[in-house]
Amino acid sequence: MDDQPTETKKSRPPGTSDIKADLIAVVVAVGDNEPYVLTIGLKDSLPSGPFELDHRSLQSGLRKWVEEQTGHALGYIEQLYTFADRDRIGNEQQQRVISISYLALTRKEQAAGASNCGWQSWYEYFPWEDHRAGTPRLIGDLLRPRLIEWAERVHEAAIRRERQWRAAIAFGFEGRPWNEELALQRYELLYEAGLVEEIAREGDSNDIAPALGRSMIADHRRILATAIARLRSKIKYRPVVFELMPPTFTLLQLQRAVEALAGRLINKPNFRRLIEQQELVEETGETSLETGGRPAKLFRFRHAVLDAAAGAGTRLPLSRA
Amino acid sequence: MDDQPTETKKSRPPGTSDIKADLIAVVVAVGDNEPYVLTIGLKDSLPSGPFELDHRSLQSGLRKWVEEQTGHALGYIEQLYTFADRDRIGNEQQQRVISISYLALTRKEQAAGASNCGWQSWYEYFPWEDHRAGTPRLIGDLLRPRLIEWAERVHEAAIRRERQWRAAIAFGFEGRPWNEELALQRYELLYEAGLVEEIAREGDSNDIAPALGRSMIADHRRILATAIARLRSKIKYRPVVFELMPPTFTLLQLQRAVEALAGRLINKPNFRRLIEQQELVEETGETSLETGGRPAKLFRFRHAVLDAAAGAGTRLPLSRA
DNA sequence: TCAAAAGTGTTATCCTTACACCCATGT
DNA sequence: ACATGGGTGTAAGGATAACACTTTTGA
Repeated sequence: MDDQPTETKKSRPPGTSDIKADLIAVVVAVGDNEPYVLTIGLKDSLPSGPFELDHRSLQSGLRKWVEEQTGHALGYIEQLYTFADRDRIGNEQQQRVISISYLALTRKEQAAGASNCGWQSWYEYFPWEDHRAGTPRLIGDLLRPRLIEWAERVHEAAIRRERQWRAAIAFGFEGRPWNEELALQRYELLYEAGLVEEIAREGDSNDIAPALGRSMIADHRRILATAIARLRSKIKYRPVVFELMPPTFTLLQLQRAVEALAGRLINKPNFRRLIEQQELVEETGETSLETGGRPAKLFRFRHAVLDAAAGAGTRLPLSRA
Repeated sequence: MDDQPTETKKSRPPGTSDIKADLIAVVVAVGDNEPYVLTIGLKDSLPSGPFELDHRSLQSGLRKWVEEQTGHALGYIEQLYTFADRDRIGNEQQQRVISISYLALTRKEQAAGASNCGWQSWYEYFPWEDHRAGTPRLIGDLLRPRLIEWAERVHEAAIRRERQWRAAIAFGFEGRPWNEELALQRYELLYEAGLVEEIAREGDSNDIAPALGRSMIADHRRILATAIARLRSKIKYRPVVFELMPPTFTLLQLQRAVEALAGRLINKPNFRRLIEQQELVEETGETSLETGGRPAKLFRFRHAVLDAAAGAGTRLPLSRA
């Protein structure tokens, strides 16, 4: 941009700008009623790589890294957040790293290339986020007492109440409803309370607190939490689920996909009505004869609505089951 | 696009990472029923500066630059978007610049320090965005015919229809409703149609198409459009307007502020009800005796709701007048 | 007395939610 | 027959939008 609105900057010697930009991808897919994220390496980490001169854009740089590291070609991509860390361990000099994170949606079927990568369920990293079979035991048995203890630990009444308040909002204590979109706040709360520990670099094994979910390298788990929160929020007003579906699918398959992402069950009749009433899908004319029950009509996404959806708020329902 | 696989990167000599990061701020305030943006320099540009080693974080770097260039201390800050340009004019070598843009909300009263900065109304840059006095003439007289012409210019029927479709959605042609949140799409459409021209660097005067709004340097006007769209969307579900209000205010002042941002009028009784019912404000007990009419009760924002609002969707209404 | 702004109340409508129920197929 | 999933209908409740109306001040 015009780099020197003030005159001081001009005097810096060229090439001294010690900044690196890292591109980090949260690649999401759905299969077997589970939401998956693409990881690489033995230690869990997200696909990532530096932004370089010959990348045409941030997005194309990201695509290139992911393709190279995992063999996956990405479709839908959306920027998540950009942040800077003072010094990442492993940098000799104090070099600044800017991390630009992205959410990508894909289908699991795409040929998985490299051997050192694989799909992991979200809920291995965030076991407290899956409420499809009711509130997980973990929350009442472990998180709640530990969070209460964390709140009690402080002496000032105001801060104590503020901690209790935040925990109640985030986890739905004291009769509050569970809100699946608060995934990031929950992770941050647990982090602040010292209940989740991340592996700093390489080396440490992962058995610090296995009940509290698997760790990831550096801040990757936080980025994943950001992605989950964003996606859970987005599926309610933009038809992005279809990026995760095969070309044709039954309405129940679609519903299960949304439920997997949201981590909660939704009401079948209402779901179908809203999908069809918004004309998001059209029948293929064929039926699927899978496991048990009456054959289901197969549907296909109507790509035409994407144009319309760009304007109006096309929404997916999440009414309680 | 095609560059080397993973291992080659390691051999790059240190200090060669030719990347600069720029922080750009869209600082917004409201006064006299007008939404304002803070600009610097003779040519219109947004406050900005490079991210440097001694900045504690991206946000603190941004604060520092804005304070230095304009004398304004920022309160509420929110990240907008990060993007990269191949080569910006003014860079001798092909240096990569990453721009990280932010939206900041403040009160106009804060002492304006530097002399080369000032507040400009949004609508000088986007005259088609202000619908408070009805749909601007500009749209029907100039934009619509030019956009139709732009659509007709192309031969393939499919693309022609797609252009007409996009224009209709964005600007509310063919009986469609006006959607104030589509500010960015509208700007991009006009840009694509060649109806808005930006000043590349310095030098060119601004009278290319004065009816189509003032230009800004580089892509700053696009960033401003992004900020407007984001803010117009956000005021509907988060109580951010209060960041722009003085400590105490009347309900009509509050409504006028929202109207200024949204660029359209809203219904008074409904507005008041929603505000009070959500307990966003409390009476100070005093009244204001300003211009004409019955004295109005003064209110103050209840900061307590910010905690609650972090969870639930506290919303501001935008019902049609 | 009139204009201008502050306020209050009521009603129609739509959307969401919840729930009840029937249909078609394989074992 | 019955389990499993597919599929339809309807009624209650809440939120929104639209509009009508009264009150209080200054000129």
